[in-house]
Amino acid sequence: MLILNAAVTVDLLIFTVQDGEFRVLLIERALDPFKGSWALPGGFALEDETLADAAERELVEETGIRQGAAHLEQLATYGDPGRDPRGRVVTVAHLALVPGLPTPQGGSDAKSASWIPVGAALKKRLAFDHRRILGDGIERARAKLEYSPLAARFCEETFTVAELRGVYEAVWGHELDPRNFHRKVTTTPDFLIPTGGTTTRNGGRPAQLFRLGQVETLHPPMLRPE
Amino acid sequence: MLILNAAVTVDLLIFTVQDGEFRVLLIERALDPFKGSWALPGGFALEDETLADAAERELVEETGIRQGAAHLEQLATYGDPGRDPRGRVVTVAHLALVPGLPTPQGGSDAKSASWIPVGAALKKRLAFDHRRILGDGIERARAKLEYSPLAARFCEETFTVAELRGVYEAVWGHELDPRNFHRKVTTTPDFLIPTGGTTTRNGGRPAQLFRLGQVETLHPPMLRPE
DNA sequence: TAAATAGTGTCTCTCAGACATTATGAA
DNA sequence: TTCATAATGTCTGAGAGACACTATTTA
Repeated sequence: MLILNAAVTVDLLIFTVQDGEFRVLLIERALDPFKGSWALPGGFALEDETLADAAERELVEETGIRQGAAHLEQLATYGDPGRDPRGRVVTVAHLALVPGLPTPQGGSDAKSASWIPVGAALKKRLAFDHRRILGDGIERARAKLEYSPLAARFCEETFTVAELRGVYEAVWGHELDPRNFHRKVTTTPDFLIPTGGTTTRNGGRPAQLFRLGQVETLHPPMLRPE
Repeated sequence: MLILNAAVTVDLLIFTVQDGEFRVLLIERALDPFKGSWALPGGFALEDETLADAAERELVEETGIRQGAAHLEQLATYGDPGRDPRGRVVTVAHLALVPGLPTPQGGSDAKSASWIPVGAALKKRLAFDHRRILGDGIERARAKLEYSPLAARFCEETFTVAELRGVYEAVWGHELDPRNFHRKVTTTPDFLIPTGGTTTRNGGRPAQLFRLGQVETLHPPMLRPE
């Protein structure tokens, strides 16, 4: 006989880069416990759903983003006995990277949602152990930009080298040399694919537009300054 | 009201390097489901225990290793609805790295345990989704040796450069150039601390003994061949 | 002595950091 | 023309791969 000993939930760290800032989607809780506090969006895993499916469902509910448009991966699982006053709740935290302003936001229920810069989010009083989860997620996201092409998931379908650089600078909180950055990303095989088009949306000389190539891992990695 | 919707367990990937081979501890299941199949050691998380504590408890039960002597970290969580025929079982897999031959093995219960080379383990019919978990754990362990000093956790308290190289070769399944390896590990700051002692336990010229330094991350990382 | 393993040195190539210069659009 | 941004080029130093050589033990 199987004894159900926990409630399993899925929480989401939905990150974006907007106005040059690395931001996370937080909701204001409408219900107890932690009513009125900021928290990560999330919910219970349904009976016939994988953890990844539950995370994807929450992501769509929360952002309205279309299936598969965002990067979604499991981050870690948090299950300390005292983390939820209601009892043993084990939450599987997921990381989502979405392009800037996917849709204004607003969950299906009455709670309000906001894109908060991660530095400010860490200073808020967050519900449950969400501050710890957020800290872990920020570090994971920063690390992933080093060896994966995921920075492009913060951009639109096509983007310029400078826009991609802006993502790295926002997430890492560091200025990068535009010339070295350009050389690095354009010489890494299969990272960026030129579309042939150009844009002047950022002013100045027209910039080439790229789309994300099919690399999985960057060899050698991008290097975080410092 | 809180609805308990799952059984939460902790499974362990206990890795070691023994006789120059990268091995994992598997047990032969004495009970259904999957009676007679090989499986990862694990068990239910107790009511007042963190996930890390549950993993540590299982590790001690399984290997008899003393608290804190091994490296233990969370790997990932597996919760597909059909993964356990008994119902919704969500398992939080953990990775443990222990020195060769920690103690012969033998769990507290009657099931037999063996150190199986990872290649052979992947070819066995494993219970549940343990083959997938094992694959993920092997990749995590291989990746971690690149940027962390964890290879030393497979060695005794003090070890030689050649012994450390043997760990990398076993885990990565690749020969490494002894001279370049020596230069790399001895010039990475705070990686290896000379004890002053030497040993001839591997024959030939006496080799310096080192203990693990206090680095957390290797900059630049060790590079996996290929 | 030879065999075995440990440890040092050298050369080359890749690549990151620093920074100058040229290119191409809009106001 | 001026300004803003994009793109290319050059120099240097750190460090990895390849491989020759020297050192210190046991048999």
